[in-house]
Formats: sequence, structure tokens, C-alpha cells
Amino acid sequence: MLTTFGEYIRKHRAEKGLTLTQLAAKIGMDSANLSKIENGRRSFDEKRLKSLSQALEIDIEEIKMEYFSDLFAHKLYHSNCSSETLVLAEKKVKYLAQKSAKQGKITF
Amino acid sequence: MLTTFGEYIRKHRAEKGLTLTQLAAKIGMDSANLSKIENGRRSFDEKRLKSLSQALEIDIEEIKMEYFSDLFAHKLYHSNCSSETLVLAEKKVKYLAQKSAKQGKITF
DNA sequence: TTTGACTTGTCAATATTGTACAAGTGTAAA
DNA sequence: TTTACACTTGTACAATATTGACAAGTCAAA
Repeated sequence: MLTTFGEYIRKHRAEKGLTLTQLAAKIGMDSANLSKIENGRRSFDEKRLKSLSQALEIDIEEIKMEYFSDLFAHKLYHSNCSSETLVLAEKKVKYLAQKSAKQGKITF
Repeated sequence: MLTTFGEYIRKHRAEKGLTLTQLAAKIGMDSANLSKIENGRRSFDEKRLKSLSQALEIDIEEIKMEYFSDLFAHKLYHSNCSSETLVLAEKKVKYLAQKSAKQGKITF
């Protein structure tokens, strides 16, 4: 199912039968702010991804994927960039990996 | 050619035969900071993309693509996310577009 | 009409980022 | 040499953005 990150949290919170206050407490934040996050009025702090994955018992890799794809999608959407940008991004990830591998060799 | 955004600026600056100081002046910034940007020690401020595109006489769409793909690539690389994330991101862009189209209808 | 879940606005505190400037390296021409 | 120029790097300070906290609200069910 396709959702924004806020919708994703809300869906999983509902599945666990947690209130905003309960989930907020589990991840150490104010329930009013969590409400804003679920409604897309505020962004979720990357540092709390791990604790969110534990509170909702979701695989951290899945949560990260939801989180970052949401981030990228919003940036793309608001900057009116072609989605070709994502293709380029994938190539650049490989370029970065290769580059740091080379640098690794040099230091030895 | 595949490059980081810093390398991309440097390449085009060289093609135009501009010094750091000259290009920095054109886009209203300190040459020391531009040097850091070209060397990947600092990020380029999105607000200056337009003026950069004018200074280097490059299509703004191309520059935006280079800029955002670089941003995404670094995030992905440092967060160790699967590149599937980018596929999801593309779907989410469409989801956002569709969502705002619906909201648009409602307001009328 | 009370309670609990949620939403929204505001603002100080905090964190992040940008800017400017000083002081450096390296190189090449005078 | 030494002067000049392109570039790099470190580090404060300023400007911005994000976060946390709380008050005050809506709404629905009991």
C-alpha cells in the first residue's frame, strides 16, 4: 500500500491499537508533535527511526525505506524535477561506492 | 559523465575558464566556501541554483537534476538503504501528485 | 457534561547551516 | 628570492530551521 510516511505511521499505530499518546511515549516525544507528523505538517526526525521500528515492531530496513522514499518524493515533487533524477541518483550511489572503495585502497 | 555535484561545478567552471573567485562573485558567495563545495566538504545552497545556472550558462533543469540526484545519492549511501528506495520514491511522487489533484477538486 | 483521542498554534530552546575572514599551501612568472 | 594568484582549510559568528513543550481547542462516545 502506498502512503506518505505520516500515513504509514498512523496505519501501523492503528494496527497495534495504540493511541497517539501511547506511541509518542514509547518513542519519547510529545503526542501533539506526533499528530503533526502523521498529518504531514512536520517531519519525522531520522534519529528516532530505530525507536519507531521497535515500538511498532517493524523491520528497520522497511521503515528506512518508507522514510527516505517519502523524503525524496516530497523533494522531487516540490522542486518539479523530472523523475529521471532518481535514475541518476541510483547511478551516483554506485559511483560513490566505487569512489570510496578506491580511496580505501589508497590509504593502504 | 558521472560526477558529484561539486565535481560537476568544477568541471563547468573550468570549461568557462573561470577562477573560483570569479564564479563565486557571480553567484554572490565567498570563494573559500565555493572551494569547499567543489571539494564536497560542504553542501550547495538550493537557493543559489538559479544563479549558478545563469553563471555557468547551463539549463536550470539539468542543474536541478544534478543537484537533487547528488543529494539523494548521498543520503542513500550514508543511510545504507536499498536502492529499491528510489523505486518507491518514484511511485510516491505519483501518489502525491494524484493526492493533490484530488484535494484540488474538493476545494472547488 | 465528562472523558479521552486527536488537532492546532505558538514560542523559546536547540541544532543546523551559511558567511566571512584569516592564514595557510603550491606554483609559476619576474 | 619574492611577488602574485589560485586554491584550500580552520574557525568563529550570524542567520535559519527544527524541535520540544504546552495551552487551548474540536469532536465523538459514554
